[in-house]
Amino acid sequence: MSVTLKDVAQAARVSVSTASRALTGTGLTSERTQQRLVRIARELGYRPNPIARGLKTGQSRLVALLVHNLTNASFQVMAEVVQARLKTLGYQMLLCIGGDDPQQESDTLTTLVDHRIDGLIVVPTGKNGAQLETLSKDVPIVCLVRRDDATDLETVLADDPQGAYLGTRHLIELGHKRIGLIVGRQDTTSGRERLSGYVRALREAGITRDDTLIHAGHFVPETGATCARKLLDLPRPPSAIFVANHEATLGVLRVTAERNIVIPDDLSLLCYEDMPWFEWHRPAISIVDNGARDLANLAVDRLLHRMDAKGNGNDGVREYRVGAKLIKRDSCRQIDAPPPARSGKSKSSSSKSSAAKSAKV
Amino acid sequence: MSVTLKDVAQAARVSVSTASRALTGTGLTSERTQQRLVRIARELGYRPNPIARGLKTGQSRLVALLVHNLTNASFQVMAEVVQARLKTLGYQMLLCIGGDDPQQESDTLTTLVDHRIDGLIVVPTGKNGAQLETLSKDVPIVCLVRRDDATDLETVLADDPQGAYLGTRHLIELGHKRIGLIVGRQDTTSGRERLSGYVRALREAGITRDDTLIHAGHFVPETGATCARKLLDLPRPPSAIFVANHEATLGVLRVTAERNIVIPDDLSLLCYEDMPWFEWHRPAISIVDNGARDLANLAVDRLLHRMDAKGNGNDGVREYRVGAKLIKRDSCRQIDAPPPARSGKSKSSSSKSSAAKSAKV
DNA sequence: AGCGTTTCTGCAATCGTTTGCAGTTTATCG
DNA sequence: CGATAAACTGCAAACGATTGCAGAAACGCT
Repeated sequence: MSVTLKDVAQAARVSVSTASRALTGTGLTSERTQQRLVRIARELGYRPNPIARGLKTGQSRLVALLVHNLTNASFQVMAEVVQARLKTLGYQMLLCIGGDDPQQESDTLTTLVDHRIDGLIVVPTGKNGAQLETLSKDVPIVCLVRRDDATDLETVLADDPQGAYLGTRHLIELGHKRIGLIVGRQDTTSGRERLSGYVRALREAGITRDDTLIHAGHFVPETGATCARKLLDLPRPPSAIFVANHEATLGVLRVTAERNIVIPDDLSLLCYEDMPWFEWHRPAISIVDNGARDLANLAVDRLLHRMDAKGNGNDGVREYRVGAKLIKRDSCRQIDAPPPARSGKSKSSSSKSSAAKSAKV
Repeated sequence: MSVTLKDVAQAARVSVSTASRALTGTGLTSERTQQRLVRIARELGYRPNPIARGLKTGQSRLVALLVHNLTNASFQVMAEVVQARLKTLGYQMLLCIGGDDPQQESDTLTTLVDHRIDGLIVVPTGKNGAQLETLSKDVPIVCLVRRDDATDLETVLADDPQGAYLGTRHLIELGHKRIGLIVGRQDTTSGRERLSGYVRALREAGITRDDTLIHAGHFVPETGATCARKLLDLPRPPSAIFVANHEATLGVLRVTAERNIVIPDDLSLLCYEDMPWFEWHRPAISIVDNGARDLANLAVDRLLHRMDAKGNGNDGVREYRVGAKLIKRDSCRQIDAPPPARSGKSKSSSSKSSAAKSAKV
């Protein structure tokens, strides 16, 4: 069907081995035959068969990325970054979706190594440490975003303690004293670390921690809604909510919408991780950016390093941190300022309607 | 490193061929040895090497999905659906991102067939018809969402004429007479078809088509912004905009926000294809749902059918259509109703603020 | 028991590459 | 020119599975 090395060799009247050496450029052939073979191969449209090559070399030119889903904007950009980087190096990306489910993760991992992937970037569930550890003997692995505590695999993490600290401090600087926190499960690194950053900022500002303001939960929008309700039903509800669990954001917004709570007038809202629409939402939503793009790039760097180093790319470093940064938009307001007059509407919405009128002609 | 068939055969004191036959279940071995081998293989933790197998059989158990990006919500759910379906059948999905760029598409296609993928679902750019046609001789291909007019490949399409018709009719029924349309490039099927559905609805309602209300452009948010400005700057701007180009939505929203245009009071907005946040946006955005999930499922069905049929899965059908449906939310208003009083604010926002007050306590 | 079937098993070739080894050519230099 | 080293080339064996073919074993039947 397709042109094989043998065809090329025959056309050039040399042996298959010579052809192989010439085309892979191992430098063991004379300049002349080398060039001749390259030319002939091109003319014939020869493309090496990665499967056959893989069988011999044990490599597949396939690198897998295993994430939880594609709904999460961070995972999207990571996937795009990883794919783009790998492509330029002649690798294909095998994108797998594990759904944050240990069983699925485990299954996927085994089929991946069956396929003799050359490398793996994984956002671990944290429940398959032993398996990961074993696999890492066969194939370079880099963990991304989450640490699997049962392993000492190289891991590229967002600086969640810092990010949560930054976000909380921002709210405190705006005058907020009661800050609700909705955070991820406490059996994940990010969940714990974001909580700790929040606590540190509070402590630093001399605000005593109030556990009724802190809610941890699963990574689904429903959690956000439930937590938001609990927070808002408090006898003394918070003046700001820090949604440090990306998936919960939609749930929180639903609840504020249901209750006709105006952001930021009635409640300041700060979220973690960007979504493309946050910028267009009204009010535009302020966030702590975890640096997804940087994380992905670094993970690829580290993986490539390990793949080159053939097993001992161990530089001693176990953990890389990518800095978070605060992006201020319009969903957090200064609390010291007098609340907007109830009757006259807030500044933004009144200007809104007048401008709208003119736009209508 | 890992357990090979030879190891199993040795352990069972049979030849490799017997072992192979027993484990692949070709039925040419005695019941007893078969079971014995299966047991031994399990004990040894034997996992067949897909690469070696692939070399011999020409199959890879890899199916590729080539989409333009992962930002588009439709592509996300398609990727998730395809991945999930394939996994249960023992295939791995190779997700590729072509960026709607013919060059990238072409490159990706060649490396994919190099890897001897068993099947391909592709959202074609429309510029590589010849190549696709050629490849389809080697590997089953199903086109998704877009048709490549240069081929007669089996194609699974959204029913765009119907979707656009439905959406436009909805706006007409609400009393809109001047309906702006922002639609995709006219060299794509969906671009043309959505335009035609819009036109049909107009004609059916006896509204004469006004070409100043129709804008076609590339699939990026900037296009949406540009088109929205042009529409709103018209001497007689439209009372509703139908954004039939998914990527343009954010741009349109930006412009309405910039100009403080209140939706739906000042302008009704109807979009094409859902995004998870449309439901939470205020106002919640009404859409025409193209049925991404169904599309993906059907594409997988057709692909599997072709893969089974080994080359002649040609049932004569070239084109499958998946129905669109209208999802009404809050971004389109009845135009016959008197516009809300300018001073007193709209119903929704006044109730909003009072409820907010009580929520604050 | 003898013969023909049927059922099972093993040998060996094959898929398309890479690569160690040995053999052959070419270059180098006295 | 001839010896020696250097550079190149080809043979053949891998890699780990599948599969056609032929031989061996088991079975049924007269």
